[in-house]
Amino acid sequence: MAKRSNTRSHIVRMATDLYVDRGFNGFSYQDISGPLGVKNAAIHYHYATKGDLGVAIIDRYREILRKRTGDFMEHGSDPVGQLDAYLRFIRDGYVKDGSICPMGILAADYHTVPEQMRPHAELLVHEMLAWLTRVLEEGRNQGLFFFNGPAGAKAAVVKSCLQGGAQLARISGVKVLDQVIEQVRRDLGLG
Amino acid sequence: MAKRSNTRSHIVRMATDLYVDRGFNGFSYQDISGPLGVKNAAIHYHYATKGDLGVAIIDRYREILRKRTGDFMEHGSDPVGQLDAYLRFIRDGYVKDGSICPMGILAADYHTVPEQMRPHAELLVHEMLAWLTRVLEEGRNQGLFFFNGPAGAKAAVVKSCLQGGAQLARISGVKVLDQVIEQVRRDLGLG
DNA sequence: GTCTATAACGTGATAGAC
DNA sequence: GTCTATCACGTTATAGAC
Repeated sequence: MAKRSNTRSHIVRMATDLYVDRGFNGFSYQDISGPLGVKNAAIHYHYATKGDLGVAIIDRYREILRKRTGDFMEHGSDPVGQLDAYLRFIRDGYVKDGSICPMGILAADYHTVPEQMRPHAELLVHEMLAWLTRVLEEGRNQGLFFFNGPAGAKAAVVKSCLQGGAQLARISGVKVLDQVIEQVRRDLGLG
Repeated sequence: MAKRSNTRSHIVRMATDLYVDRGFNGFSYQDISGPLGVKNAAIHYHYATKGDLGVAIIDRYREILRKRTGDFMEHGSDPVGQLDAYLRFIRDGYVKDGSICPMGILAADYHTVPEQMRPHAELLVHEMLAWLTRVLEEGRNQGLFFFNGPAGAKAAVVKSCLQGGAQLARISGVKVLDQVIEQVRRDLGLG
């Protein structure tokens, strides 16, 4: 893996933080170039359009997801442990930085973001749901989770819950997210 | 109820549609003034700042919510019927206009929207969850719904599910929303 | 290959005409 | 009371210097 320019990686990292904090239309090139100590147009060299930058942001999330789900599986391939690690990941991100799921933000901005971002967004959602489906399926087969219906549908429910729960927390406080997390576990037959 | 200026009510209506379609930072005064056939600054007369307009948008959603939940209760005070009417409302809105829940959009933009909007947003969330909590509680008491834990937590889960589900649908298609709706009903013990 | 100077335009907002 | 002409600034993007 060749080491790309330092500025370039700084740009994506900052853009990712700005994006999750303010939405795709809520930050500008200035928010990146200023703190980075370069001119506005330096960003354009590395990412010609904001759409290109948006694609990089989404792909970065896909990589983070791949890495995190890999870690979850390493630290305990037990499905309950993997689910709880995911729930903790969501809650910790919210408490630490006010982070909410990037897919929800993307959905809110979806009709305004450059079209080139959409296939990448679709992949991000697909990969997320595929992982969660597998965890739930295995957990049910092992008698750890209890739910009716297809694992894919339950995965969509769990994902939607966490995504929506963190959003409501931004407006109403963290308590509602904790309620959601506890109820999700309860609805899976976990203590 | 005094009849306000025609322009004024047109503005809020258009702003509401634009907001749910593109997010708070995704539309501008021009998007309203142009189609309305007035100048940009005419909007500023009726709503001095974009924050004032934002407050009007949220309050309009609060009124819509009051009206819809009122209708739900009229057409059949049966809790199952009320829940299904709500689920249909969400799905129809998405299929017809690509609408998603305004609270999720607000959450995505939350760190950039004018502060005056926040208390109104908090009320909107509170009123929504209060209604849903009551429906679920009554349904459980009547032996129609089956779930463990506090009704308030289950209401937060159901609300989060629908909110997140419609968002995922924008990215991945309506099928995922249908999966979520079916699974929510299943998780409540409904056919 | 990397970045700066500058452009062309859209933004929310003010002052003042009718 | 309602709206128009205009502003100061922020926006993404291009052309060209080093």
